[in-house]
Amino acid sequence: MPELPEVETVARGLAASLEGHVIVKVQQNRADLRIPFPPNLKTRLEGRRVIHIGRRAKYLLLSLDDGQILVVHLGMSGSVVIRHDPSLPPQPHDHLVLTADDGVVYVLNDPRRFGLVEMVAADRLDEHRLFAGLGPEPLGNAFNGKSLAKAFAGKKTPVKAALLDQRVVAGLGNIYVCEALFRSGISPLRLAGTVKGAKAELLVQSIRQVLDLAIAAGGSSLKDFVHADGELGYFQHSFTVYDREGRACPGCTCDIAQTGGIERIVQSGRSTFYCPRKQR
DNA sequence: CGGCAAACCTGCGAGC
DNA sequence: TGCTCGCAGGTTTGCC
Repeated sequence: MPELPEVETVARGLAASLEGHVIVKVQQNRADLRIPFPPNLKTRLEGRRVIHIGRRAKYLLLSLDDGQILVVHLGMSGSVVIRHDPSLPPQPHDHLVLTADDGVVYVLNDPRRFGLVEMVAADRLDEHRLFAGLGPEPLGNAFNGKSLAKAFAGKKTPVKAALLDQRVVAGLGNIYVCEALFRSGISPLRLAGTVKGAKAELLVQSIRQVLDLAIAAGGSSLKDFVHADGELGYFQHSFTVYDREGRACPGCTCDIAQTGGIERIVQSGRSTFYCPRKQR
C-alpha cells in the first residue's frame, strides 16, 4: 500500500499519540510476516518508552529508550491504526498489538504480509542490511539534479524502473513515480541514462512537489490505507495519470476520442500510466 | 553486472 | 448468485 507520503502520514499520527509513552503489553499473533518477527519481541518491547517516531524511505522507525529501534515496513497492504477502545474485537490479519501506558492500543494489520518488523540498534541503523543500500531521501538536501543524473548515468533501464529502485532514491513507489514523470514531461520509457542536466533538475523538482502535495493531503487512500487515527488520505483525488487509463490528460487539448487519453503500459511487470503526447 | 519476470500472499472487482 | 481471472501501493530472488 504505502509509499513515502503514506508512511510519513502514519509516522506523524503515531508520533502525536505514542511518543513519550511506555509500551506495557505486546501481543504477537504469528511468527512472521515477510521475514520472522525479531526473537523475544514481547520481552524486548514491554517496559520500553518510545522516545521518537520517524521515517526512513518507506520504513517506520520507533526509537526506544534502550537504544534500539523498532523498524516496521508496511509492504503493499499494511497499516498501523490506533484503537482507542481496547474492547473492540480483533480483526483478521492483526499481527502485532501494542498497548501503551495510557491504555491506547496500536495494531499492525497486514493481509498480504509483505511487510516486516525488525529490531535494530540505533547506532548501527545505517549499516543494517535494510538500510545500507538505500539512496537519498527525495525531500532531503542530498537529492538534487546533479546527484540524480549521477545515479542515472550509464543506466540502460527505463527511467520508470530506475526511480522505483530504492538505491537510486528512497521512498518512491508506483503511484508517485508515475505522477512525478507526468509533471516533468518525461516519458517513463526513456532510458534513465538520457535524463540529465536541466531534465534531471526538473524531475527532482517534480518529485519533491508531488510528495509535498501528497503529504499535505495525508497520502492516498486507494483500497485500505488509513491514517493512524483512522482518517483517510485524499491525494488520490489529485492523481493526474495513476489509475486513469483512457481519461483525459490534464493540459492536453487534443481530442480524447482520437488519442485515447492516458495510456497504461506494463514495465517490469507493473502498470505505468502516462500521456504519450505530453511525456517524451 | 544489468535488467527483467516471477515469487511471496490475500482480497476485491470485473466479467462470464 | 457464484465462479474464475486479473490486478493491487513492495521487495527479493533467480535466471538470462
